Amino acid sequence: MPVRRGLLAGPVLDVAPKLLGMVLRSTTQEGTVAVRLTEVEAYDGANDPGSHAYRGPTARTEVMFGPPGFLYVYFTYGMHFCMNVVAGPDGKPSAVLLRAGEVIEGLDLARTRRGHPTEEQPAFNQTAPAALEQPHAARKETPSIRGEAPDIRGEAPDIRGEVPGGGGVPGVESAASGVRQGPVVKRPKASPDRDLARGPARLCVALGIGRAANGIDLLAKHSPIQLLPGPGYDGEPSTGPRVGLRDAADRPWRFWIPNDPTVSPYRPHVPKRR
DNA sequence: GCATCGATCGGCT
DNA sequence: GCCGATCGATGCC
Repeated sequence: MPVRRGLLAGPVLDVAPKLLGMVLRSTTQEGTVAVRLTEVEAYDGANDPGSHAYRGPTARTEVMFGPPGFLYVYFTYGMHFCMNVVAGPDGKPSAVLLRAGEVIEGLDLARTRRGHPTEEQPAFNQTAPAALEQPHAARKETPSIRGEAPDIRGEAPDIRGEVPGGGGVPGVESAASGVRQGPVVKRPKASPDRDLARGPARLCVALGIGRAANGIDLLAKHSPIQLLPGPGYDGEPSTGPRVGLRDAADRPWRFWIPNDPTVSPYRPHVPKRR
């Protein structure tokens, strides 16, 4: 059973650390992947210059202005998705960015999505990197949050949305088909399982989450993405500044499980150069 | 391990 | 037009 909505309705600085040790489980046509959350950041809406909601609602951020327990997914850097759990009472646009987790279910699928080689599917024989959501996918109007189940519609229940061009990549067999005689066949370096969901965009890839997941209710019984109590975390979380923020960079609103290897490294904001 | 850099495009000023 | 709640590759220590 998903967690109770009331658990997420409090002040975001209280809610964020509570998410540590909880489990996020995502099911698509491809299968199920679940992670135990190890690192999060709090974003306090109108009081927080670092929040996307700071300047008031827009089409992109409207989910955050609704009730807690819904998913806010955004696209950034022209290629990555990140996700937040909406927190606080209805109307207050606070949210918790999910930054990292440990894959505890669906390890093989997570590896495939992240471009890892496996026994059955060597990396050099893969189709497009686990079919990340394509930015060019036809826009769908933002789901109206309350009530209706967002977006997924009659389409394939793949949370990521369509992949234009559809199928495999031509010419992939070349590398694999070669008569391999030499002792060593070079393959892309597989990052360790530790890195599968280490970082907010990697976490989205591992769970197969893209634009179509925006506005999903994580607490609904039949939701394809659910927030579950999991083992929780009893200890005292570590805290520190949030990663990569220009504004409000000093607020120590990042929370993580101490010494957990899946927690992402801290990086300060770096101004673009030209 | 750490620093730097390019990719790539949507959202907002 | 600017720039990001990022990542992976590369080069160096």
